[in-house]
Amino acid sequence: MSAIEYLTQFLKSARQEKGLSQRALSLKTGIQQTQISRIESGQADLRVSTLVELARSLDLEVVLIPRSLLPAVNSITQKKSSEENSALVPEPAYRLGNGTDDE
Amino acid sequence: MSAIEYLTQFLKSARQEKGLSQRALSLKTGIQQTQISRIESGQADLRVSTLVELARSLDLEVVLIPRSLLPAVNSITQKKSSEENSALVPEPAYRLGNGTDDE
DNA sequence: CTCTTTGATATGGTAAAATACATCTTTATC
DNA sequence: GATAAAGATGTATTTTACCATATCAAAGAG
Repeated sequence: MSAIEYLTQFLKSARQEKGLSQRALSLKTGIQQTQISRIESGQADLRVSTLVELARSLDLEVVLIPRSLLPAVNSITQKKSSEENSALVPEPAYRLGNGTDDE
Repeated sequence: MSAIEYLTQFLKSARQEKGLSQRALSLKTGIQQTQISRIESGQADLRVSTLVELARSLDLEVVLIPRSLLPAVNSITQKKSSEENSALVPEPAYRLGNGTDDE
């Protein structure tokens, strides 16, 4: 799974967990539904401005993290402490590969 | 400061702190130096694949973080005790030269 | 069962922008 | 002044993103 796929699938999951259709997200962001379709299906290498716009409409933020700090960050983001979030996560047993190699 | 500016300035700082020129980073990534120039100067809305490629060559990773967890993540990434983490710090105590600047 | 409607996602064509390639300007050092 | 390194600019190609439309699925009416 490439890094772009990871990001776009993350966005897709976040959208679905919020119960939004592509069209609904399109209305929130101003980004065409057709573009969201292509992005989620891996047919588009979206611009960073598009990534940021989609992320923010889904209450997410794009950040750069030093690789050495990834485990610490993951330990935070994969916690299911928050009620508002855990209620929307259907499969909490997920675990992304933590290897330092790219795939 | 826009989100894209934040990301590109973060990349620029990381590159400079590693002592890499735009050309050197270009060789590592395969991305043209001209493109790196435009990206760092805010003249380009880069693609996500480009962002990921540049980030990885600088030992960084692009991640999506829930907004509610941003403070916790920042408290990790902005620690000063880390050895290799000092991107975007205004004036690091590093000096690549010999330290004598009376010229 | 068939037709229609409605909602969600995918596809084709075009304009705008990122990227690649070549070149230029600037700065420093000799 | 020459040379080299770092960053910026001009043009052609590639690709995103927009717009209109098509496909697909589910549900209801006739």
